[in-house]
Amino acid sequence: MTKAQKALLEIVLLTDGHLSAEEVFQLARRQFPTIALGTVYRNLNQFADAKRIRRVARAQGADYFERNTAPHDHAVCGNCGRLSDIRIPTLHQFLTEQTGCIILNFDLNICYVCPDCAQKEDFKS
Amino acid sequence: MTKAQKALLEIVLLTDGHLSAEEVFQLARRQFPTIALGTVYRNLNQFADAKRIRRVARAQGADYFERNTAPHDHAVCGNCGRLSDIRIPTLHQFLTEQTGCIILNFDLNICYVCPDCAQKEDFKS
DNA sequence: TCTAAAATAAGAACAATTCCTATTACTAAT
DNA sequence: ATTAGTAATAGGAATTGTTCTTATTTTAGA
Repeated sequence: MTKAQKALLEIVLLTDGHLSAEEVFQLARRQFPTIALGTVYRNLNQFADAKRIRRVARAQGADYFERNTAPHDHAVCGNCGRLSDIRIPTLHQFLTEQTGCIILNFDLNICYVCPDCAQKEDFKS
Repeated sequence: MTKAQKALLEIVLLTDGHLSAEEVFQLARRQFPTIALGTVYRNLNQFADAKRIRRVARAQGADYFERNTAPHDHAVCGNCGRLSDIRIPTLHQFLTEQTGCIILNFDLNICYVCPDCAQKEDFKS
């Protein structure tokens, strides 16, 4: 593993959140001013293939990379726009029961009112 | 509404499935050989805004358009690759209960073994 | 039929990502 | 240390899906 690769992996592992390839690229540039965006993609993809990080493809906008490889879903707050991890351990079983099919995997994207915003403002439930 | 617009809307409304903009474009060309892809996008987007059809954004590949505007989710078979609509009416409530949050909307993409494939082949449950 | 407004074709622009290639950096064995 | 072979890289071209721009055409209304 080269120094650049180690740096790229660390950027994701040390970040508590979701980074686009472009964001990783900007951070990596501080240490490696000549690094190319293609290098970022290539290496992040390799780390994702090796399950050391997770790449999340999105319907809108750039994919992001995150250190949390445990199965979980994502929710974006319709009010403040912040993206959070959420975990619904029983969802897989629920889907199996409801569909009566073998669920290989799934991808859920929720748009919700996050707890912070729900507290600050009044929303109809 | 122009003739081209009517034709575009009909292509989606008369199709029982999921069409990419490119597919609509190819079908529309039969009647309107000079129609442009931009025209297809512009009009399909307008129909989607007016809730006459539905546009579904996807993490991978092109978005698709469908006539079914009722809330439902999508499942792609991991075996044969076919895309189907599925409906899980209780899912919204389930997510609300599990998260304790106000769910504005959500988007679920399932990869499963479709009933046809499950019948034909042996899969571990 | 004339005119203003709306829709169009064609292609440029765009964003996100992958691919290509010549160059550079590591890695061992000498 | 030198060198040969392999892996990684920078830089940019290519790709895909989509939107935007603009000059032209179509449509609908007075």
